[in-house]
Amino acid sequence: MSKQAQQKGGTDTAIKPTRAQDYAEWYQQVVRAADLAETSAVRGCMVIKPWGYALWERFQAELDAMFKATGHKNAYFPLFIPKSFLEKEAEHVEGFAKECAVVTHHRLIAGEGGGLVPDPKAKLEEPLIVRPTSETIIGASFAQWVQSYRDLPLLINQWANVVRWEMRTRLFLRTAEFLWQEGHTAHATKEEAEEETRKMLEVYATFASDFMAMPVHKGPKTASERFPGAVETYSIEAMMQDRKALQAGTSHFLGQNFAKASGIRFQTKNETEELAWTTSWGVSTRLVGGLVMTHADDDGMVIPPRLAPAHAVILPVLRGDDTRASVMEFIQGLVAELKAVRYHGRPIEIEIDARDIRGGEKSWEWIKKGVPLRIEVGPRDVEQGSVVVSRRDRGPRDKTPMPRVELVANIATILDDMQAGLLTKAEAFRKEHTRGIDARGDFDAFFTPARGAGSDEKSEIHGGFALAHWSGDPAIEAELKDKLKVTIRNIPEGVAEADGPGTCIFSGAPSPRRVLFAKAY
RNA sequence: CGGGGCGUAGCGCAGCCUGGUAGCGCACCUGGUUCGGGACCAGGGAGUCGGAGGUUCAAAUCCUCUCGCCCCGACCA
Repeated sequence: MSKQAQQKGGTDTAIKPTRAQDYAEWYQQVVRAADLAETSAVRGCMVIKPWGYALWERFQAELDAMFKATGHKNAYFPLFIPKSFLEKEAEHVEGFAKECAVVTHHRLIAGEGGGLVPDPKAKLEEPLIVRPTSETIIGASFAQWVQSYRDLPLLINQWANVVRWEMRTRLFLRTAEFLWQEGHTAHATKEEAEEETRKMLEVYATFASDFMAMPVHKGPKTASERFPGAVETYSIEAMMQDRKALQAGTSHFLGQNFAKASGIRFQTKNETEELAWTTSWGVSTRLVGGLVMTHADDDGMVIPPRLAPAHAVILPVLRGDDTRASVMEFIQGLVAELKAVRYHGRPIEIEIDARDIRGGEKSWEWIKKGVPLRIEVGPRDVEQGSVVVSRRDRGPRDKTPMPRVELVANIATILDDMQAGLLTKAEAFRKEHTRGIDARGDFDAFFTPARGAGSDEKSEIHGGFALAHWSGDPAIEAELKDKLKVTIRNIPEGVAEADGPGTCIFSGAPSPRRVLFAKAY
C-alpha cells in the first residue's frame, strides 16, 4: 500500500505481510518489528534483543515465584554431559542421540591454512555432550544427595540453556540453542511423584491462562508422543492464530527409569532399599513465540499487561524549548505517581521515550513492540492536567483524553481489563475453531486445505482443533501423521465435550473418550 | 541428507544473459521547513560485489572449486 494510503486512510498495517496473506512470514516480521530477537551468525541460534529478553525475564520472574511457592529450590548443573551418562537410559539415548552437539577436543592449534584446528593430542578420552536436557547429569547428583527416605522429596529447578541440533529453526519456536527451566524431582513413592507431575502441569496451565492470557488444553500425551524414557508425559497445548497447536509445556512422570539408570536409591523406614520415583518438567523461550502467535496482530506485538516489561510508555509531545521543561516536569511527577501504583503486587513500570524523532514514528514503534498503554503528554495536557491514553488492544488511532488523576486512579483497572479481554478473545478464537468430529470424512475435510480458484498455499489457514474418538491404536496415529500431518496433541482433561465413551471414527472400535487432534508446530 | 533458491552499503534489492571497473529504495549524518503524529526539500557518508583459483588488455558479470544462508521434506520444546 502506498504512503498516501497510510496517511489518509489509516487502513494500512504496520506488519506486512498480514496474518491472512502469509502467516509464517508475518510471524518473523512481528518478532523483528517488535525488536524481540534476530537471527545470529550461528546457524539456528538467535540473538534475543533487550525488549525480547526483558519479556523473557518477566516469564522467568512469575514462573520462578510459582515454583518457589510449590516448594522448589533453584540449582545449577553442568552444560556438558559425559557421553556415558546419556547412554544409561535406553529410550532416552534413542530419543536424543540424533540431535546432539558433541565436544571432542579441548584445545586448538594453528592449522596448515593459517586457521585453527582441534589439536589431535587434545582429544577427549570421553566425548562430552552439550546438554539437550539434564535428566542424566542431574540424576548423578541426585544419586549422591539421596540416601534415606528423609532426603525425599528432592525438589529442584534449573534455569539454563540447552542445545538440540534441529534441522529447521524458527525464532523462539525452535532454535538450536534455547533458554528454559527444567524441574527435576525425586520422591519416595509413585503416588507422590505422579502428584508432583500433575501439580506442575497445573502450574503451567495457570501461568498460561493467567499471565499469558493463552488458554490451554492439559492432559496426557499418547505413548508415541512421550518424552524418551518417561512413563507418562503431560502437555499443555494452545491454539495459535493459524489454528495450529503449540505444545507450550510438558511435565513427565519418569517412574523409576531414570532412578535406575542413575542409581537414585534410598533406605526406607523399614530398612529396605528402594529406587526413587522421579519427575521432570519444563517450559522454554518457545513460550515467547506462543505469546506472539496468540496475541500479536497486523500492527505487531501485543503483550498482556501481566507480562509486559513496561506497562506504559510516555510519549512527550515536545515542540520548542519554551514548553519542553514544563512537559518533562509534568511527566516526572506523573511517573512518580504511576510507579506508586501496584499492579498485581508489582509497581507500574513506565518507559519515557523522549527521543528527538517524529512523534508518529515513535508511536508506531511502541505499537509494534506491543506495550499495553501509550500515554501522550503535551503542552496542552500540562495546562489542563490531562493526558491522552491509547490502548494496544484497540486501533492505532484510538485515543482517550483523560484527567491525569483519573489515569493514576484507574491504570490498574485498565490493565486488568486488557488482560481479561485478551484471554476472552483467545478463548473465543479457540472455541470457534474447535469441532467435535464424528466421521472420518469430516475429519479429513477439516484438515485438508480448500483448493480452487484464488487458493493460495501460503495464506492457507484452515482446520483447527478436532475432538474425536480414537481407539488407542498407534497405527492410526502414524497414518494420520503421515497423510494429513495431524497428530494427537493430548488427551484433554476438563473439557466437557471430550468426556464420555463413543466409537473410534477411524476403526469403529470402542473409545473411552475423545482426544485432541491438530496440526502442530 | 534429498529437492529448489540466494549470497552486491546496516536492511531490502537492481546490474550479470550481450565483460569496460557499482546503482536504487529504506535506514544513517548535516542544514532548513514541518510535526498531537508513521513528513518534505537540499546536501552527505558508507560497498576491494561470500571466498579461492582460472580465462581476458579488462571480471560483480564467463568457467572451476569452495564456504555460508534461506525455503520445501525427514526430526522436533
